[in-house]
Amino acid sequence: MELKYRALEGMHDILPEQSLLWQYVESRWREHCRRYGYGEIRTPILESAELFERSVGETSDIVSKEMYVLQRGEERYALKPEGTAPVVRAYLEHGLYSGGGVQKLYYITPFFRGERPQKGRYRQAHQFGAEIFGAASPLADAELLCMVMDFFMSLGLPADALELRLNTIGCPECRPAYREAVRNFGSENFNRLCKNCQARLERNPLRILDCKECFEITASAPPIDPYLCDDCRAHFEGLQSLLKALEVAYVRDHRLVRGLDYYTRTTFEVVASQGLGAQNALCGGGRYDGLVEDLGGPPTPALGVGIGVERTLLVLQALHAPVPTPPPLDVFVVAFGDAARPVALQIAQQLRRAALATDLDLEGRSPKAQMRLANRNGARFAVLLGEMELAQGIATVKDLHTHEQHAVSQRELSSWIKTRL
RNA sequence: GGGAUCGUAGCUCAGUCGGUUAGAGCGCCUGACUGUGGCUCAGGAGGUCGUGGGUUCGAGUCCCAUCGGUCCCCCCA
Repeated sequence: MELKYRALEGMHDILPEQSLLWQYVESRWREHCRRYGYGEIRTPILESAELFERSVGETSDIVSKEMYVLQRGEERYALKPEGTAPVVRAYLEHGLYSGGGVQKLYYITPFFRGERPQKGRYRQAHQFGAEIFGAASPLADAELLCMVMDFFMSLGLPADALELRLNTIGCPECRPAYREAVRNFGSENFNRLCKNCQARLERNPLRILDCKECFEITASAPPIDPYLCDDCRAHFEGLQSLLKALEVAYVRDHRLVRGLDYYTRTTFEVVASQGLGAQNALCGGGRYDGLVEDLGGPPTPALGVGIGVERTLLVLQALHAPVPTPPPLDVFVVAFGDAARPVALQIAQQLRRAALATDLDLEGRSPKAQMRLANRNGARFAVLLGEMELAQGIATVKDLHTHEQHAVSQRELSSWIKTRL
């Protein structure tokens, strides 16, 4: 069969079998966030394109070459390419800062980036996100990292399959000096850098640090530590001692500078050793203390994380983590003869209202075919209705495990079955 | 945006140096007491071999283009 229409490149349908997995990790995420005091936020898929240009950065790859932009009249909209900016926008729009104190928001959202798809990278992907507003203390960073690592653990991912990478990139006060130091380093080694990085040296010199091609050269690049201002140093040291106290394992990664413009101080990633191929970052995030103000709000320290749902699923499968199996049907109602079909539907409705997972044939199939369906769907009981049962107001209930059959009054069907499930 | 690789039934794949009606397994449908499943057996449906050109007496097999999938670079979840 030639397909006239198919899903767009890099976009995928999620079929029932996979949906089960999605629902599982989603419910885990929701429960997890609840335990940590988060409330859910849902923001539109479409936002003003400018929101992302201002926050993620016009020169970032995400905005400059991957964002889906729609033009309608004078307005320019963008399919959200990441989750944080819309949440910050909503935080401001609804004055969530006005209550004072800390706001914790979590979300589950699709996002869109027009990249060439590969393993773990799609044009529509999904993200579990969590953002904390109004907390400047490293306590917040530590709690967020705990929450993330605990989340992966709760999915049955062994600690040795994951690695938390941590860094600080300073703040607008101390980063310029470090930026200059890296730029100088780059200039001294200009001819050895790849073309990409030679260009980066002007706009965003820190990005040469996480270039894979220039990995060997930048190994000797200056670390940020001596350049950190007192506050940034204290923050980072505070975070590290908290992580030690909490027994959260991490590795310091001097190169972790990340590609979104809004980050300050803490940056982190969790990478997986198996299942992901080249795109091995399961999640990424950090602090963005300047973003709320940049978008027109009051100065508000903030931080957050985005977890790739597809990537999480890939790792779960690669590591054979325990996942739910399709729930079996409780009951399949079988009609012998056309006269019994309407009754079969009535009885199915009665059972469904009693919270029993019930199905029946809708095609007018033979009794044998109906029994096959019952079996294939994993039903525990078959409720058989024929002339004899109709005449007596009963049903024959067959236990598909033991093959035993009982005559049960139609009125008492659901309670009879429930006590035997 | 650049590159590699693949594209035969719903799924997983076979198809020999180009040769006649394109196969298997799984799945699906029907039947083997005209009111009863799982196993077994017997039948059956389902493919313009991604698409379009070309070479040839003849193309699923060779060539070109095109469209998709997968993976890699880039970048990131």
